[in-house]
Amino acid sequence: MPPRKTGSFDAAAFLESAGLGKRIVTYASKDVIFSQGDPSDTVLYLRTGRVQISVVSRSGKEAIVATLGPGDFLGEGALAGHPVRLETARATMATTALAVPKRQMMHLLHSEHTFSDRFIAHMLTRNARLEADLVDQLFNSSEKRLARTLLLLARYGGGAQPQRVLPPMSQEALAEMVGTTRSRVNFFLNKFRKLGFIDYDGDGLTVNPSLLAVVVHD
Amino acid sequence: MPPRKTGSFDAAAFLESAGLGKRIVTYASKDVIFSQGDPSDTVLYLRTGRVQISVVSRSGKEAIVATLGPGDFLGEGALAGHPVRLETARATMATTALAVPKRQMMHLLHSEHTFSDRFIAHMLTRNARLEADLVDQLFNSSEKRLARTLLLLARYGGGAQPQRVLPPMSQEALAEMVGTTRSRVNFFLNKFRKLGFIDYDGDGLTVNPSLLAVVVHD
DNA sequence: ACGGAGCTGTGCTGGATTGAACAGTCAGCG
DNA sequence: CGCTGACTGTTCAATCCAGCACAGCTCCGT
Repeated sequence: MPPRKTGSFDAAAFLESAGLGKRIVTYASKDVIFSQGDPSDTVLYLRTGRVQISVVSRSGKEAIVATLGPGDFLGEGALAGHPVRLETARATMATTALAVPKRQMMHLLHSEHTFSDRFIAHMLTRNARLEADLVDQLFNSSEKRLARTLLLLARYGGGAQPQRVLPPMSQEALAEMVGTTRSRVNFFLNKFRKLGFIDYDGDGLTVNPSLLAVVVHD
Repeated sequence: MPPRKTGSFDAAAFLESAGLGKRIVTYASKDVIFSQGDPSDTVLYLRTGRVQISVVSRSGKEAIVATLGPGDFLGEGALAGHPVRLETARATMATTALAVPKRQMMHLLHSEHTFSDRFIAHMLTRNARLEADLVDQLFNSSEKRLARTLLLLARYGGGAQPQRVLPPMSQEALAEMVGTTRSRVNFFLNKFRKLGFIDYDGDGLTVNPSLLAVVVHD
């Protein structure tokens, strides 16, 4: 099966050794990598940092549809022939990536098996997550969705560690991930705190996974 | 760029010529292809027919998360290492497919460029659709979501034809696609009919795309 | 110290949605 | 014919939620 994100293949080193060193791009926290509507002709391969993918509706509402980290690709839509970006990508911390033009990307997918394995693994993971998010949205109330989002965020950096502190993230941003309003997020956040499911002081947020999981599973 | 679904490459013929003729599987309408929880070790490549992918929640609610047709793959989760199916796949009409074991699938992705191009194109398309569905769910009311679903269904078989009749599909099934209840679907369906956006008699449903589009776009 | 920007804590209201119930229609069938 | 099952048409009370408004708090730069 294709290697997972944590596999030993260093695609960045590979791409650089292939003479692509100049296409490294760097972004500071909050920089916009590309915006909805920009021309779409490169795929980015994330090396370090973190990136949020969001979509804005005609009515101006914004939704965060993904958070990506090292080893992920973004802007894959270019490969499908989308002439413009359908989403906006923003770095949420200092980030470096490799920009691979569409043509070259297609060539690499053919010629480098480990590279295409990684790309396919990325697509499969992203797919599974999108589907899970959609199902969550279809089935659950915003209270449960918030609980699930918190659990996923806590797991993100963690690995084995069950308890985890979150990167600073405003209630507004949480609302955009969960698909609800800030006042709702605030309400449930306080409710969870009162119940001892989370701990939550100023600039950080600690989750008690086993307790929060109860909220999610009915 | 990778060929689209409508490309000229006939992957079915290719797979058969590669000595895989015996792995053709056929299903009658309403047959279950695989169920949530089944062991997951093959990927299916759809040749003819149509398949619905659904997920059931702990509380017994069911959601239809995709409708696939010829040229699509299903059960890709096996490639990502999921030991069991996360979804249920049901044929909605007579359907034939090729069952490719995971190991062989990985081999083909390496050795056959046109084949891997098709697979990647499928994943990109599926991804874009999932993301669009998620955004739709996040932004829009169930009335707009129903309108959008009807438009997509009408476009499905159509191609150039703007007006289109739907395959028989119960209000219950529509509710599972839209993510709401049957009574809501019934309510809006009648509303659309009264307004002349759809025509709708017993065993078929005709959509007026330009009028319905007004509902979707505010 | 002052003012402002960006967050969080709260409460309220009206509209949107769910969930369940019940009657009516139609087709297939013994 | 009379029944059963699978749908659709309709209604209604209980809830959920979005949208707003407003106050308090903290970190900034001036």
